[in-house]
Order: sequence, then C-alpha cells, then structure tokens
Amino acid sequence: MEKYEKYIEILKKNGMKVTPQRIDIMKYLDEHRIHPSAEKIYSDLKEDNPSLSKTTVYNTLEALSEHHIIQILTISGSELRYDFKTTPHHHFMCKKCGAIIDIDVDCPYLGKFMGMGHRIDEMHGYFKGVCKDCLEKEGRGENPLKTEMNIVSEV
Amino acid sequence: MEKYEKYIEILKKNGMKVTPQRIDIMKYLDEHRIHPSAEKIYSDLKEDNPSLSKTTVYNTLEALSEHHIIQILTISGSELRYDFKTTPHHHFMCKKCGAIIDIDVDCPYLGKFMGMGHRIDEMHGYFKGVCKDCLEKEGRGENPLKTEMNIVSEV
DNA sequence: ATTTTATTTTGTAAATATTACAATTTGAAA
DNA sequence: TTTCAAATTGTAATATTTACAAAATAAAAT
Repeated sequence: MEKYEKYIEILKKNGMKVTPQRIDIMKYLDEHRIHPSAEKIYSDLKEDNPSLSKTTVYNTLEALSEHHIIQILTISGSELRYDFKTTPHHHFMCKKCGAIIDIDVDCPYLGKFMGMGHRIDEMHGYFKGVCKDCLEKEGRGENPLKTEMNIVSEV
Repeated sequence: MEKYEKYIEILKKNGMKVTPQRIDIMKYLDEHRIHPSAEKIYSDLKEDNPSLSKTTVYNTLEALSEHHIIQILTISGSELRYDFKTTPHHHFMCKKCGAIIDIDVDCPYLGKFMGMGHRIDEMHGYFKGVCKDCLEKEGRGENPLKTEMNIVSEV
C-alpha cells in the first residue's frame, strides 16, 4: 500500500477522488512506458481485477488527461495511445511493429506560434517509419520523404 | 476539362488508373486545403456525383497516400484528415472548432534521430490549442462547446 | 472499333474504437 | 454513521474504417 502514495497524492492534488481503479491505471501507465492503448490497459489490468469495466478505463484516462496528469497521443491514427509523461518530448512510431519510442528534444517553434494569436496547449512531434529491429529483418528499403527533408536528414 | 490534366498526369506518373472518382477527390483536396476528413470529402462530392460510394473515397485516399500523393494527418484523434501537400510542414488544430492550420517550418531534429538507425518516412509536427477566432468569441461568451467544424484559414 | 482482362467502383455488412446512459456502488464530507 | 455527489459498471449506441463480392469500367490487346 505504500507504493500507491505517489498516485494518491497526485489525485488529491488535482481535486480528484481516490479510487482503486484510478490508482491501478496510473500505476500501470507509470510502470509501462510503452504508450499503451486503452484496450491494452484494460485487458492487462482485468487479469488482477476482473470486475474492471472498459468504460472506467476510458473515463479515467479522460479525467487524467483533463487534469494534465497524462498525455494523449494521436500518433497511431487507429487508436489513441496514453503517456504518463507530460513534459514535452517527441515520439517515433514503427509502422511495422507498432512500437512507439520516446525522443527527447525541445521544439524551438512553440514560442514562435504564440505570436500568431492562438493559444497553444499541446505540442506533438511524431516521426514514423521502420525501426532498427524491423529493418534488420527486412532490409532498409527506400526513404519516401520528399527532398527538403532529406537534405535536413543527412546531418 | 483542361483543369483535370494536372491530376491525370499525377495518376499516370504513379502508374495508377485514371478514373473520374480519383480525379474528383484529388481536385477536391487540391482546392480545399482545410485538411478534410473522409466524411467531408464524401458528403461534399456526393452532391455532384450521387452514385459516389464512401468505400471509393476510402480506397482512393488509401491509394493516393501509398503513392505519397497525399498525406494522412492523425492530429484529430477521432478521424483521419487528408492533406494534398506532402512536403514537410507543421499543423495547428483548434480544439474548439476543429480547424487545422498549416505552419511552414522545418524540423531540425529529423537528422539527429535518423542517426539512431531507424528509417524515417514521415514527420508530423502538431500543435493544439484554441485559435484566435475562438478566443475572441470565448471572450464575448459566445462560444458553445459543441461547434461544427468551420472553414480553416491558411498560413 | 471490339474484345478482353485486370482493376476499380459500389453497396452492404462487419470490425474496431469510443461514447452515452442509467443503475449500482463507493469515497469522503458532514 | 449518515449522506450525497461522484465513480464504476454493463449494456447499448455511435462513429470511423475495413472486408467482401458483384457490377462496372479503364486501358491494353486484338
């Protein structure tokens, strides 16, 4: 029960009720930094808590993201992914195996956009391609990115 | 009818069969740079071509993106958006009205990440927040939470 | 111009992800 | 301990996208 203090504290600090389900989901996201989908969170947690409802998973993820405790990633396009880390960083997704890798960089353009009059709440930097492991199995192939980008990428 | 030459040329160059539906969809995307959803493309084109099938829209968008003639945006999270422009650029999405605005910047991190051995095919820079127009309405207390996606401005 | 053939289009049905809703349960304040 | 707003649960509904097979068609071959 000591291990849960961290999540209880976060919930209380955000004025959210403390429930076992919320603690479980936060703990899962904290300890499984693979940017899981709601389905994966649900099916994994369901093993130890068979009464868990999928709606609870969705409700909880929604509540946590509204309080900026977690971050929603739209990188996949077919399902949302969830990230316990909310400080700005980029992601790379392998289109072969679906893995999502963290990339720690700071985006220099954030401030630039503020001057345009819009309010910026989120920043997402996504790269997609084929990861090193998948490349070794199938060969490197060709990079379909257009010209300007390839120049930048030769660095 | 001269206007279609551009799209016929692109299709032929990519070894794709030329069909009226494909021309219509490419023309629509080219002339409506609001990053529309499949549903919007379908319902708008359906007016002049009532026999158009939604499956054709999805099939065509899939084929066009496989040939890198168009780009798929995952920015929304609830639906895919399509962009006729395939050269790298960023996007800003207003969470109030759903508008997606182009932002022309080069990402300086692509090269850095390619050094790690992965193959990078796509780059997506997404910013999210509330656009200038919605902020002004919000200030006057006139912004209902549920708004229809309105037309997007371009930068 | 006609025939042929592989591809595309179309409509329906299915799959997948997410949300709505109402009844029950529960956390935490009184 | 009581109270009550909020959370959980299961089911149903919605939304987006994909699967599939029959009909139509673009483009190549004749």
